Amino acid sequence: MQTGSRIDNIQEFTQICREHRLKITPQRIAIYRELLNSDTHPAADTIYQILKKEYTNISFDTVNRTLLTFAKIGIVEVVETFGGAKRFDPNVTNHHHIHCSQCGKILDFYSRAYDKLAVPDGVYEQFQVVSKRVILKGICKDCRQ
Amino acid sequence: MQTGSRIDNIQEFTQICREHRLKITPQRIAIYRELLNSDTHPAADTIYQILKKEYTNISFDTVNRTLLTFAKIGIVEVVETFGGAKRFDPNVTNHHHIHCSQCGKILDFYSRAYDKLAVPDGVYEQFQVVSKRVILKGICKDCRQ
DNA sequence: CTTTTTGCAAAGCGTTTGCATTGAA
DNA sequence: TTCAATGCAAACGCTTTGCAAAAAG
Repeated sequence: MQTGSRIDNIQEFTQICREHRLKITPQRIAIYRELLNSDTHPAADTIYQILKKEYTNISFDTVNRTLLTFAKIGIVEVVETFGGAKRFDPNVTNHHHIHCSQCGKILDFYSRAYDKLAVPDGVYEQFQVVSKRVILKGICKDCRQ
Repeated sequence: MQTGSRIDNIQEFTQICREHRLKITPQRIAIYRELLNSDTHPAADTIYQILKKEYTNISFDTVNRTLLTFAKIGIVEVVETFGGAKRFDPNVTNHHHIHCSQCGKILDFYSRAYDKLAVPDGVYEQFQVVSKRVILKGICKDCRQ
């Protein structure tokens, strides 16, 4: 099942970068900070659009490659989507997702009952299960007006 | 929650096409048949590669557009992925998915316990929930050798 | 016959790669 | 000073669109 805890501050972030021998660049800090500031699991381009206002020189590639690097070292997760661009989540603790089918936003929610679900026997025989998540789909408050 | 039942045969399929005023073409029948034959939730291109051996003239576009049409009328579902091409599922009954992180195969499984899960209160207030599914990730038997 | 569907080609996104330049350590 | 990271450009893969020809009803 999912392990590890959410990194809430930039100090912890730089510490983890050092452990993985990743250089700490202003871009990496800014990208990680934007990820923490958002709660809708942004795509690379969403983060790029925000950051290029502040850092006129930043490139989409850096944002995208950095997010993939973060995923590789386990501080962000690529979340499930139904087509379209990859979406990223800085929350690597045990949690679940709800997708709005209208506006595409993805929100986290928590449920002890969901966390406690056992993996069915038939699955255990076929798969070595690594993670478990409940995905809800629906229409959010904003989209219902 | 999910409703509707799996369409097991081509007769039912043609009936539903008629109800939606979709013309019944050899391509549509072949595409739907291939979807039923597969249990790994193929991408459009996977189905295209299979069908072009049999129907030398079929185009990728037809396969792709047809799958999207099927999704629109509700006889197939676009399933969750973690990047890459859309994957399609002809099983629109209540079920759950397990993904192999190595080979990318997606398999259905069933669990009464999972089906019975209630939507948490906090979510009900924010979302009108339409569907609910448990997503497991792991390594399948084949990939473990 | 009418209208939808098909196949093809081109365009549109999102992602990935190679490479010279820049910057962190 | 060294080596990783960045920015840029080009390539690649998946998806979508417009349109003339073909096929279904």
